[in-house]
Formats: sequence, structure tokens, C-alpha cells
Amino acid sequence: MQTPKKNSPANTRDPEATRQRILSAAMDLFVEKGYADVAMRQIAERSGVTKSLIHHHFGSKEALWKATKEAAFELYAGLQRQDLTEAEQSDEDLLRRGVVNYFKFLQSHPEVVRLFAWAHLERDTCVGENDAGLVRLGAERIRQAQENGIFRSDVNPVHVITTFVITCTHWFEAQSHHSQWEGIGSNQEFLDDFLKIFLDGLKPRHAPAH
Amino acid sequence: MQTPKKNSPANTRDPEATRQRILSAAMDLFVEKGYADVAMRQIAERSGVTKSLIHHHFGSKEALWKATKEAAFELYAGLQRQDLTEAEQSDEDLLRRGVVNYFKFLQSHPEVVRLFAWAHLERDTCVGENDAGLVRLGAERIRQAQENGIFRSDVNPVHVITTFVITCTHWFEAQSHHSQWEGIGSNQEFLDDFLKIFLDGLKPRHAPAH
DNA sequence: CCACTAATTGACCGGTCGGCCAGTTAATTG
DNA sequence: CAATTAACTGGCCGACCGGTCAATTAGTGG
Repeated sequence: MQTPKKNSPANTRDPEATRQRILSAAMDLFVEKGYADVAMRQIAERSGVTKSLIHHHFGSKEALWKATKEAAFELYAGLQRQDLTEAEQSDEDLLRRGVVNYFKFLQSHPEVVRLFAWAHLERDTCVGENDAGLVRLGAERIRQAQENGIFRSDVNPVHVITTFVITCTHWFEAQSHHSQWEGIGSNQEFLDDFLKIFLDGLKPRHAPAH
Repeated sequence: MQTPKKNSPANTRDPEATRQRILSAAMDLFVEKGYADVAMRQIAERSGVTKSLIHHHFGSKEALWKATKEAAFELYAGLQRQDLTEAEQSDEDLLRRGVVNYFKFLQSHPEVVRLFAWAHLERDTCVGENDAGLVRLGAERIRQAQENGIFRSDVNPVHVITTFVITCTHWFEAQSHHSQWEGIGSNQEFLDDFLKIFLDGLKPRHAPAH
């Protein structure tokens, strides 16, 4: 049997696989400690190549950092775009499913959450630029649903998107923070409660019953 | 007239003022670049003292970082606790005012937002521990309002707090991100829309009409 | 005025940083 | 089987890191 390269020093050369191993190690470390606190030497060690080789493939630490962020965004955008385009129109259940999907995605990709958080703090703008398109898509969906009387019309559709995106993102981003709060529930329990408030809050306002 | 010490090298010694100047410079730099990317030399330069003096007053970089976080939390907790305790009972308007106050506080203290964000990414737990008490206070308020039939009772009070805290915090934390989204509104506009959804979503569910 | 303490300084340390460069080694190609 | 190209290595560089230390200076109490 032929051993598919593991962490052996690559008896045969495979530059693409090497690039990938470097990228993967960089992801792990950047996600964990942020850009400034990671040394090229650590990335080299973890990926099993020399520091020089990283420079050969990526040029500089900063370029590697950028490549890492772009890889993460591709993973993120791929799934999101799929979710957003596969269904035709928007109703309440579709929005619910959208939120749940978004939440579950973040839950199963904590590395993306953390990487983006580091990027935000560095005032990185490329992530925001990149998903501006996704947001426009989602906002258009909401607007349609508003026109059809499914959601209240007195709120900015972009703010609807923003509200749930922010909530899901920050829930995971600062989990170390509020997991210490007495009485707080599990991921699922929080999601359920948020959905109750969010979706009911979006219902069209009946003419005041009084 | 006697000049109150400015950035002159302190013709007269005032250890407390020195401590404060160091802390202030550290705050500026840590807020901007995070812990790892700030050098003691930079803090020394900005505060107009020598690096050794910082060690004399704070011991180590890590200790200075911790002192900085604690100073920020004191500022945060002071105002929050005041807000939470001054009113006796909770009704819808009180919650609205609570959210607005929280939002405005973060808006006018971006340094606190960023410092806490760095702390979260480092998996710092002391911030979360510290405000667990504040959350308990707020959750108790919500619970009372639920008992009085002002808010729906089928959601965890802690999750209500969490939802708006998360939303306000992340709104400012990732502003560089979603400020690039087409059609997004100002701070005030977003806050208004969020409050509409949030407060209406918290209204007790009428027995389904027909 | 003289010890005494504490604030403050500048020089210095070993270690690590990102990056570079001169090589060696493995595939490719003609 | 050369010749060429690109992957890959090890060693080295100057810069900078956090921290230490001995010396100096300014207030303080006897």
C-alpha cells in the first residue's frame, strides 16, 4: 500500500500539498492567537517545513495572514451563497431556516468566527467588502417578504439581516464571556429563545387593537 | 499661576499621576492593537516615562495589561450598576431605556468595546466573571416583568439580556465590517429598528386570535 | 542636615522576531 | 543524460522584544 503523505517530510515533492499544509497550520495558529502573537517559526514547525519555505510560497507573514483570511472567507461564502440562492422566495419559515443555518454554520466552524473577529479588531475591511454581496442578497429577500405582508415594513431590511448576523456571530465569539453567566442555556436553547423574539418581533403590526 | 503638570517631565514627583499616565497610554495602545502587538517601549514613549519605570509601577507587561482591563471594567461596571439599581421595577419602557443607555454607553466608550473584544479573543474570563453579577441583576428584572405579564414568559430572562447585550456590543465591535453594507443606517437608525423588533418580540403572545 | 525610602533613569542582557541568501535536491524537459 | 527550473534547507542578519540592575535623584521624617 502506498502511504498518502502524512507528516512525513514528503519523500516526493508536492508543492500544492505543501502550500495547503502551511495554510492549515497558519489557520490553526492565527485562529488561536491572532496575527501578532504567532511566529513564522511556529507555523513552520507545525506544518513540518522550514521557515524559508513559507516565505518561498507566500512571500511574507502578512501575505500568509491575508491568504489565511481569504481561505476562511471562501469556506464561509460558499455555504452562505448556496443557502441564499437555493430558495426562491422568502417567508417566515425561510427566514427561520436561514437563521438556523447561519447559527449552525458558525457553531461547526468556530475557526471562522475567531478569524473574522481578529480581522475586525485589526480594522480589516476585506471581509466586510466580500460579504456585502451576500447581505444585499439577503436584504432583498427580506424586502420582498415585507412587500408581501409577511414581515413588518417599518424596519430597514439590512437591519434585520444585521440583527441576526450580529447575534449569531457574537454569541459564539464571546462564548467564553457569557458562558459564565448564571442561568444561561445551551446553544440550542439560546437559539430557540432568540428566534421566538426575533420572528415574533418581525410580524406585521396589527392595527393597534386596544 | 502654577502649571498643573502636563507632559512636562514632571519637575516634581507624583507617583500616582505617573501611574495614571502610564495606564492611559497603555489603554490607548492596547485598545488599538491588542496585547501582543504593543511594545513596552511604545507605552513608555507615549506616556513620557522610561520603560524601567513602568516595570517599577506595574511589574510586568502582563500585569499592566490586567490593570488596564480592570480599569476599563470599573468604568463599565460603575455606570451599568447605577443604571440597573436606580429604578425599582421593570416595565417595557424601562427595558427600552436600559437598552438605549447600554447602547449609548458603548457608543461613547469605544475603547471599552475594543478592549473587551481583545480580552474575549484571548479567552480572558475575568471580564465575564465580573459582570455576571450585573447580568443576574438585569435578569431578575426581566423575570419580574414576566411575572407581571409585561413580557412573554416562554423565554429565559438571561437570554433576553444576552440578546440585547450581544447586539449592542457587536454592532460597535464589528462596525468596520458592516459599515460597508449597502443601505445600512446610522447608529440611531439601527438602534430604533432593533428596539422595534426586540420589544415587540418580547410582548406576551396573545392567545392565537381566531 | 542627614539618613532613608521610593521614584526615576540609562545601559545592558539573552532571546526571539521576520526576512534573506547561498546552497542542495528533486522533478522536468529536450 | 545534461541542463533548467522550482522546491526546499540551514545559517545568518539586524532589529526589537521584555526584563534586570546599578546608579541617580527627589521628597520625608528624625
